[in-house]
Amino acid sequence: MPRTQDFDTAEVVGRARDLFWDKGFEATSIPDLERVTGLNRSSLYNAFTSKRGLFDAAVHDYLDRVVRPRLRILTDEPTRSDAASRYYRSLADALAALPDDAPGRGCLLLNSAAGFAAHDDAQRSVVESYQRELSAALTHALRAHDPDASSATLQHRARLLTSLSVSALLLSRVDRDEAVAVAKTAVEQLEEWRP
Amino acid sequence: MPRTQDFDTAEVVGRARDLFWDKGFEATSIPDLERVTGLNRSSLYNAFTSKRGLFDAAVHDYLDRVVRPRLRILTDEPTRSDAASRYYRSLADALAALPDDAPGRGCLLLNSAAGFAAHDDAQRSVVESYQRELSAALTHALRAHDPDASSATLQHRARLLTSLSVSALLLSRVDRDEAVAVAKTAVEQLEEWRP
DNA sequence: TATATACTGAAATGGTCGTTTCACAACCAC
DNA sequence: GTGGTTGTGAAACGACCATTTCAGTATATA
Repeated sequence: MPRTQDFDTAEVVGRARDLFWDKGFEATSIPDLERVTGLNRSSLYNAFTSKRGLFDAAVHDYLDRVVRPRLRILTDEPTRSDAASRYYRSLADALAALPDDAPGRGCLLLNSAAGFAAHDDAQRSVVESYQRELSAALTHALRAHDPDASSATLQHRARLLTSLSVSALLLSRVDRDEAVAVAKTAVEQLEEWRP
Repeated sequence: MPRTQDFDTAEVVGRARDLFWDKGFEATSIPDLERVTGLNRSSLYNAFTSKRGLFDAAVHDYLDRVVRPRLRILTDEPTRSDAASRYYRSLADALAALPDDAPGRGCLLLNSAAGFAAHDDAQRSVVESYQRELSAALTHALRAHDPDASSATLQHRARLLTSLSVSALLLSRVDRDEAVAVAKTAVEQLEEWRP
């Protein structure tokens, strides 16, 4: 009976995600979102109920289509002993390849952590669980890297590596070369930890 | 001849700085600034010419009264061999002591890096030079910590420690306990590097 | 005390924000 | 084809934004 929606939801969310990623939640306006999605605001509100609803969809999309595919280098079974190295090499490559003013620099979730997530419980818990997921994946890969390491050692190393990841992503927004160097520092450090 | 200004500029800037620190540049409104400073907008505009002018003054104040005093643990002569450890212990203590919703969590400059600094050359270069200053101070302290380390080793370690600092500050906005743990990870790592 | 100067308060400006409204166009089932 | 339903476009909503204006007030010199 009804008329059918004539846009691809996944593509609309993806374009909105890239804009939020680049500019943050508050600095992204509805006219901006209309422009990048090609949709009128009434369609956006009809599909996502609010700007925040679209942002939440974008965050979900970011986790599914950006974060988790990257983490699979760390978690794919059987886990290679060089999984962590490969992860940081691919991160360094990705950071180096990104043009200076391209969207998709840094991390959508970390950016929100530095911004409104500190005052928004829902977003804060999304960021927390992202942090835990990254940390768990790194711990998993570190265990493959050095099966004899104690769990205290693994936790220590995971915190170090997670921090290098966080720092590289954040720095990539202002100083790409330093961000790449930080990602490579993780690779060097993994060499030192090689059993 | 003229009537004299009847507010303390340093105190006004300090209060504005704490608000920008907590909420970011864009999310802080002029009415907000009027409230925390106790000044009418005409006085603010008269003294700082624009919201951005006040923000720039706040950034300058942040560097002078927050960042550099903290860095003096690392740079004071004669440099103690445990300067870096002391820095991270004091960072961990400061993060642990801060109430959950207090202003002053995280770092004003890193927050801006995750936000508008990526699109604002002036702010970007402020963040870059902050990063360099922190990195240089850490390298200095690391040299005192291990005088025989090569400069490549020092650079590697400085990048690691800088990243732990960046990560701890950013995380402190969403997960204080994990932020404290990250700062303590730096202390542990320095133990491992003890010659 | 007179006066020039600078600070201050209140109100207004023009613009943009997120959201809502409503008429109309498009479609599927019948 | 027709009816009923839903997506879409354009316009309007009130709220808030950063900034400006301007009249009035306080003061330090002369």
